[in-house]
Amino acid sequence: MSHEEFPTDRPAVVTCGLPYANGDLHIGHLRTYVGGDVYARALRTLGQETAFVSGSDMHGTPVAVNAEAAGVSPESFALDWHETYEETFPKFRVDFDNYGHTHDETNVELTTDVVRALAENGHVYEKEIMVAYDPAEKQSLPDRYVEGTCPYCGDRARGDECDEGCGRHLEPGEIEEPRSTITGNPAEYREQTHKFFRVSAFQEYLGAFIDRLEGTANAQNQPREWIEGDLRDWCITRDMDWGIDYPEGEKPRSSEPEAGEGADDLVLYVWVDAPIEYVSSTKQYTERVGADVFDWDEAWREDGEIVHVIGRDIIQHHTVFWPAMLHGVDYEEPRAVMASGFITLNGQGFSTSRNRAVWADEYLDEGFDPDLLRYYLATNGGFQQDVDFSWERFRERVNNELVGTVGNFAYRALLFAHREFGGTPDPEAGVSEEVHDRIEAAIGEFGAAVNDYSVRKVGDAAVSLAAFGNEYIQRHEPWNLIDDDPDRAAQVIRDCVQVAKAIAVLFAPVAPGTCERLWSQVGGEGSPHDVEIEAALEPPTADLDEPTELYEKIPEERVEALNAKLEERIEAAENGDTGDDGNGNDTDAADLDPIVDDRIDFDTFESLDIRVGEIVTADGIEGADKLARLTVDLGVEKRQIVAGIKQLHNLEALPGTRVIVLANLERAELFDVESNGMVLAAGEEADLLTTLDDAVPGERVR
RNA sequence: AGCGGGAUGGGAUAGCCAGGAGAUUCCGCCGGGCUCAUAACCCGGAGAUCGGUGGUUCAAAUCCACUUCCCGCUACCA
Repeated sequence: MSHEEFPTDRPAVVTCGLPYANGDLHIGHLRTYVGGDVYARALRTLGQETAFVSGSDMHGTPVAVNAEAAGVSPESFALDWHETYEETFPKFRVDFDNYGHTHDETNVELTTDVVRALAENGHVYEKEIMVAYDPAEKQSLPDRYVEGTCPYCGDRARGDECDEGCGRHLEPGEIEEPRSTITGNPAEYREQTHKFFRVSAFQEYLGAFIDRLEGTANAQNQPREWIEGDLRDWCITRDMDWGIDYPEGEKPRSSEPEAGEGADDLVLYVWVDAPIEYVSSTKQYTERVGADVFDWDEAWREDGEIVHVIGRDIIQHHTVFWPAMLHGVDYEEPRAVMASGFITLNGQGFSTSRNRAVWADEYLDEGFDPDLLRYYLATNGGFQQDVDFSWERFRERVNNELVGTVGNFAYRALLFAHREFGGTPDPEAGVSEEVHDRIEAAIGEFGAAVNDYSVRKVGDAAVSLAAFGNEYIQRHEPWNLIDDDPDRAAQVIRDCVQVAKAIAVLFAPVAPGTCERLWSQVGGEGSPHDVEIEAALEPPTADLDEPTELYEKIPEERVEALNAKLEERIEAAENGDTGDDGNGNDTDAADLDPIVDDRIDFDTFESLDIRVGEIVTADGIEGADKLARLTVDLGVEKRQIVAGIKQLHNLEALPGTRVIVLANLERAELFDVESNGMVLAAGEEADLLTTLDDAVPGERVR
């Protein structure tokens, strides 16, 4: 940890995790982008030369799959989203110096160069592996697009892990009875040669790197598990069409001769070209403004200060895989990784597919100033903390802190100055020592916040300065002094205008729009983003126009209306999950598995002995997270059945509930508890099946 | 299961890395003041043995050990 404090005389690059070109943005995403934007602006205010870049992540299987479903090419599908993002960010005043995408020429070239260099440096090798393949669709099934049965515990397993059963890591080819999660088709295994990045060789380097890494605690600590444990080499190629080609004259060929349709082309795994977009985007910035303004080559290959702002779900990529890649081609390593927490709604995560979210567009359509949301997202809780979003809290913070503290102070001070003095009284006379010291203290807090990677503290520095301003003006009561002691009144008002000017500078990273207005109200030229932090103490202009109010209060009725909308949505989303009343079917059709093609004959159906049962007792199984032990009355006998519903249902309320039971399922033992049958339930939330009328326990279902 | 993050007055949040007077800020509650300002602002008050237990120390919210409970991650959801 021997990094020099910001500002340094090196070029800094602040990046934001690439949004995946596959869906709308919601305020959870925005938290990361606003955080990055605030941080980049704050660095600049400190005088740090900074480039703020990002781009859209265009590749990967989900894009390819969804594009096909939409009947368009992956490129135009992804480009559509890319354009949406490109338009959306500026609406929130998230102003990237460059916003590219991973499929543009710069990135394709640079990625090719980097991978080639990695290979030349001996960090890449070939290996034959088994990959799942869907013969009906003539499509490879990488990663999570295959599911089947775990060979160890017999439970359902997805991708390379038995995620529901024993949790064991599975090598490619190990999953039994593989099926495509896209089509449900049975899959088969084929042998293929793939490229691997020798991450394991970087273990020692990464161990030292993680000790140097700054940023949020989660980003510094979580990767230790991987780095200090067994580092697996990464398979960096995928057998599909959409992506950046693996850069070699002779590409590894699929061993399947009749694969056809170009399926033998290997492309790079998205996580290879995605982070390289950070570099490419910086390069495009340099190409646009010239290396004398910002030199991408110096920043990335000599002595840049690289700060990655990401969601905490991609910490591994940015602290293990990516630094290893950079080191493998002699690029600069990241100085810091800031990993944001997630935002929840009523305590539950956002779910894009279920429309359980507050969308970016939706917020704008409500007519709110983006600065309000920026302030909320930047200062509500620590950056790495998960926070719950509520309109009520939004209103509270806006009304009390933005309107009451910041806006009110600026308005009352400037209005008074304008009315009584036509602006700043005798600006060159200077501010009082107390105010000078207080502003310096705020500047100090601001700098400390940046070095602490805390966007919340950046915002707090300005807001607490405004609180001081309110207290100061109140303490000196210039409205009483104005007649008796006009000189004293002038001093107080001069002080207050100075504080307002300092707020315009210090608060600009968080609230860029309103601070531009405040800046011009105190007579500033241009924008507060173009000045450095010292401007906070430079005397304001003498002549000031009548100020306008910076923020508007949000009335309570507004919150009620917003909540009503949100509640409605959440309710619909939850009903979509549990189907309690059978009409809340809001689940996105694209989310559902298609009907399995394989038909069974009637005899096969007849062999299932499905019965009506009634739950007699329900208890959680000690030591198991999800399992509950049920006693179910099947009329002819009572059965003990284990079901994975512990967290999803209130067990105490279950006795008396009628359920549908598959009675002739083979016995199984889960957590040392015998399960004799299976209680049927629908969906991820285990919505229990029951009967509409009063069928008697023991009756057969047919 | 392993790992990461968290638990602080009624609610929400800071402080913890660099231990130190009866713990921050916002909301809510009680009382007072002021009126330049957006029914705002200012002052004062009640209210927390900082999840629990044990340890280190002259001193622990802070460091250590154990423990309980939340949230999340475990390689394509920010």
